[in-house]
Amino acid sequence: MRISELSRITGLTVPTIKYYIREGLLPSGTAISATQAEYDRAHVERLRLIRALVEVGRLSITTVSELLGALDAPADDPDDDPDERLGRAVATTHRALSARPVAGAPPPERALAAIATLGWQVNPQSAALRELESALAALEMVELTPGEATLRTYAGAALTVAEAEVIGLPSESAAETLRTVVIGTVMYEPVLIALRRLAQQHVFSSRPRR
Amino acid sequence: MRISELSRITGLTVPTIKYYIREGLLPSGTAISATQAEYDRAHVERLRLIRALVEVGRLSITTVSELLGALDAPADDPDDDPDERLGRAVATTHRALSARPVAGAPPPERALAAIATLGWQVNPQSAALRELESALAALEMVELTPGEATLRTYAGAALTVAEAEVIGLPSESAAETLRTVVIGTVMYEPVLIALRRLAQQHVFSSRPRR
DNA sequence: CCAGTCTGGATAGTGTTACTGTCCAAGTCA
DNA sequence: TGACTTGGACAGTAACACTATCCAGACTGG
Repeated sequence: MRISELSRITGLTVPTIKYYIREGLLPSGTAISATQAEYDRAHVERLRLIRALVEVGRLSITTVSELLGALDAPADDPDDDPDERLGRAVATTHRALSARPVAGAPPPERALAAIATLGWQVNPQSAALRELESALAALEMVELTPGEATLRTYAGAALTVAEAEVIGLPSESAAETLRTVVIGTVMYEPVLIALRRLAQQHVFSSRPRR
Repeated sequence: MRISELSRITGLTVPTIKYYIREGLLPSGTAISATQAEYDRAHVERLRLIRALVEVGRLSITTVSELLGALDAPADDPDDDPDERLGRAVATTHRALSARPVAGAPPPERALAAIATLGWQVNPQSAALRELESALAALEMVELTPGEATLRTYAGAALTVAEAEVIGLPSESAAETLRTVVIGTVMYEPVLIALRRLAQQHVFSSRPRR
């Protein structure tokens, strides 16, 4: 198919598609002449993925580019442990999703303390740890610091969800697993957030009146 | 204190503070002369809150303005049920946090079906419901639709968290409760997200190797 | 065969957001 | 008195995500 049909199918304008190609989010079509290129199903799916990450995952074009880059990177080191590669992909994903670190930021003390209490094993350089730290610091600022019980409840809920995700992982191919982990990490966050908000509504509406 | 000291204490530049005053996020100081105004502790706390909402909650200035407006609104109707007022505040918060609705959006069928399965009571007009719908629609697009079991796990985790939040609510004053609910809704989301990512790391790192 | 449409590639322009900079006359402090 | 600060007004900026325009070279329908 030509670019105009790609545009029609996906609902994106031709200039937008060209823009994504320029930014490296979408591979260019296979050139069949100096001014003609052919696009296929893979392009359609890629564009759907991009829109899902941008609209639902609220990622910037740059972030999407990084993420897709990590997914496209071939398994160039054959004797590289697949589990380790997965771990690295998760770390990259978390880094891409997090605000970029501030230069003179203090060590994530509150977050490390919380994780230590939970007995979790995480990389102390993790971007997620920095995110937790700044969230806890901000809560402290506005005097809404969570108590240990609250933190445990949140952590328990997070762990339940993370375990479910790992159990449901496809295992046919390493590439498929990788895709599911990376895209799943991004796209299930809005689901969790929306469900939390709905649960909040449910709890409030079914709460006994005084 | 004068504006320069407010700037020094909060670490925000004077022009930024002026900008927040212009945008209605921060009340102006009490004028003590034509070119002099006095600021106090309340201004410092308000600025900390604004920065927390912007940096950690990732809210736009407009959204922060809406949220603060909802908090500042006095209890103008005395025979208005406090629980109902709380419910409305939650709805407003969810609306402020969500992407503004698209005009020709389809009804949230998937989301309503999911909520029905769970037996939750939520407002069918809810912004959170629309958010869930678009997240589920996007997951369908990239062929990562959650199974019923997965959805239940996520919903269970969300409910646990929501219940803990309601239990931990302060009850001294209606205004204090309102503040905690609105700010808590916004600021605990990043905590939950960060914990989910850390739990993911923990689960991956402590997973048995094949 | 040829007028009209479409193509890829290049480059410039737009609207929004969140500030940032500059200017001013009126005040304050040393 | 004179350097500095203030509130208020307004213009400018940087980043982002497109959007528009231009071009010469295909391709297509009559």
